[in-house]
Amino acid sequence: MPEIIEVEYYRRAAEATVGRRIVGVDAPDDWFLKGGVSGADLATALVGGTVVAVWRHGKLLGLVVDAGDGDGSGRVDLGLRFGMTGRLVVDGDAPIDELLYTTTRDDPAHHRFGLRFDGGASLEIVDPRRLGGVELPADRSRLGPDAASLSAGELAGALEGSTAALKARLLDQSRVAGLGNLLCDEILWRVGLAPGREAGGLSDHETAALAAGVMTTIAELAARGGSHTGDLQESRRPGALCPRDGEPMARDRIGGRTTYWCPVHQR
DNA sequence: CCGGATGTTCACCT
DNA sequence: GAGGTGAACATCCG
Repeated sequence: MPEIIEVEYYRRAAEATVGRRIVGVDAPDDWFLKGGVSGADLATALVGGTVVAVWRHGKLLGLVVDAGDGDGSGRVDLGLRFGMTGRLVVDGDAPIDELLYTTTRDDPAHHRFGLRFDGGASLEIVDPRRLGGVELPADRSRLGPDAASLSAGELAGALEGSTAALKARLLDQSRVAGLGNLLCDEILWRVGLAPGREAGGLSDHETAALAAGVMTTIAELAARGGSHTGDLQESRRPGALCPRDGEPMARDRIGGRTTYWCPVHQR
């Protein structure tokens, strides 16, 4: 399910593991391990270590694990990605998602990765489609500025000089980290910008409005309960009318993703 | 049965 | 190099 909002929920849930000592790593699926690490590598690096911090950058969740050798040199960042269908389960509780995936949510075959902690607690990723993954170390090098705290200046830098479609650029995680398909459509609809506009062609005023829209939309939908709680959500289907002005919504393919937008008020 | 889905990466074009 | 497209991953849903 995750876009930036859901991964932030996951980060909060993962906070419960801070201070815990790792006693086991479950990595039943080599496909899920990215960057050439093996399950044995992960066990060597993580078992015996303690989670000392949790962070999120875009859709990437990081666990800082201290090997406990006293000087901090054994500190590593474990990176967790969730793809479209990955869910984080901490101590047997999924913080969200029961509403959308009501079936097979406990299928053991979908268990792709787990950490076991001293005292029986656990953190695991359940991901039916295996679109997520685990990496060590977490690689933030290809991520742009985080969308949840995006400044107008950062956004201007992300869009500058690009002839690509605005939405395609916003979906590019190396330019802005965290926005997914639903959130992008919602933001552009709220701000009144057409998704196919040339990314580098926005005025300063439009860029500032878009940056503000990115942050306020994320904050508002996060408070409501997720990326799927947008005002546009029910109109993301063929034949729907724009909730703002009642005009027919357009459906296009932009940035490789199905895009719903209102040709009347999004210009 | 078919198409599409909150994601990412890669090969292959233009 | 930039940008676009389609495939792949595997499952569920309409």
